[in-house]
Amino acid sequence: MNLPNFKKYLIEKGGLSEEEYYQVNSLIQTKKVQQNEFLLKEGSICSHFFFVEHGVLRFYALNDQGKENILQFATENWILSDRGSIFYKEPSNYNIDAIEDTLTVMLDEHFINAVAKVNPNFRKQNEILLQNHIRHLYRRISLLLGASAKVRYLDFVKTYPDIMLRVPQWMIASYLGVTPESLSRVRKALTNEDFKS
Amino acid sequence: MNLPNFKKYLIEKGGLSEEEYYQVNSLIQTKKVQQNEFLLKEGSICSHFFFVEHGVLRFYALNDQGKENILQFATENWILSDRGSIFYKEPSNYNIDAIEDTLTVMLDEHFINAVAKVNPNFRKQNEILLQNHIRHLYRRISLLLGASAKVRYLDFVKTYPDIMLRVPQWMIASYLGVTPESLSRVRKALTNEDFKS
DNA sequence: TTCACTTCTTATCATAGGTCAATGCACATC
DNA sequence: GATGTGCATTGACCTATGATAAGAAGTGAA
Repeated sequence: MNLPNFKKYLIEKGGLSEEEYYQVNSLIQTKKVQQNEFLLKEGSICSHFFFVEHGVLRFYALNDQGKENILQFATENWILSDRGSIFYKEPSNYNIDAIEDTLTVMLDEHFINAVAKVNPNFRKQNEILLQNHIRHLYRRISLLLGASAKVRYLDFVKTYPDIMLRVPQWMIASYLGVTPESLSRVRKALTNEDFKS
Repeated sequence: MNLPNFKKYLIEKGGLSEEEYYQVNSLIQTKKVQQNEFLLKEGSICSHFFFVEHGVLRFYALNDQGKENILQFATENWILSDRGSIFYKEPSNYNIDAIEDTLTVMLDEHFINAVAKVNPNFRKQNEILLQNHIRHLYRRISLLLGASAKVRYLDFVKTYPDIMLRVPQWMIASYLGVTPESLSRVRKALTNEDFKS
């Protein structure tokens, strides 16, 4: 299977050489999902990290009233999973499904150990990626604590211009923590501002 | 210096034996801060992780209007830092100061490497802690996206009963993303509910 | 074509939570 | 005892955003 993005990830971010990549190549497991298909459903135990080779995934929770709260989108080169569920073998509270037809690489403890054996630097590189992820989550929390819907939307557009174009607006509203109607209003107000200036 | 909590952390969470602990003991650096003193100021580069031996710290950002958004409290056994600033050597956007007089252990790359050398398991244990931290952040985002001030407050009380008793109410309001006035109202409504039932 | 379905928008009304100002309390300092 | 400072509460008012309902535009299937 041809996985240019995943190969690039292991080589550039994971620090593997081309030869080292081919050493672990045979262990790679992939999974295809079509639009609206699930990779993880609430209540089941999450067994893998999913690396997105191509496509778009979403990671979301359902609150008491059944409303979806989108916690994360994942496009090419992102890794998504319910880490708590993996590490503590607990049923997940989250769902992962596909917004576009998507090809993922399934990573588990076994594969990660195999890669780390081939190149011990891999684990450390991965830790840096984790730290960076935490940093992004803090930034998001900071915006949710203190910024208006308008500011959060502008930040989203600036940070993820690519995602903007690939997911419906009501999902972006969910990611931002507002209703689709409010987001529509925010956008209207912004276009009016643009005309004035 | 007597550091029972840090010792326990390295042995229980880090997987070190007692002897291994004494091997790295001499490398430990500590820092004391009094109430309202800073460990990290916006604009400076964060050089360490801070393990709280005893006391309470807060980690916060200032938004455009100068309002504080508290991202994290840290009591005994927590580790706090601006990970982005450490790893990318960039000036931080965050502040860390002490809510009580606090004794911290300063961890840097050098110390972590030393511990990992003594016990290779340490890095892996730490990664699990990181994954767990990410999980908590997702939970917090989920609440910020979908839950009312009341629900967020009740969740906080349940999750951090100890912190409740040690930090002023206006800081909890900031952590929850509401004004002190609103939190006061939420609390009043809750006591009324209690009387009725 | 027509129908069903989804997404986005618009309008109206309702409300949680923000803003501002005043008060009361606990504590410290003089 | 008098005074000042920080925090929590309360009240009156305001605003951003939610809720509900309806319509417009696009898309795909029958």
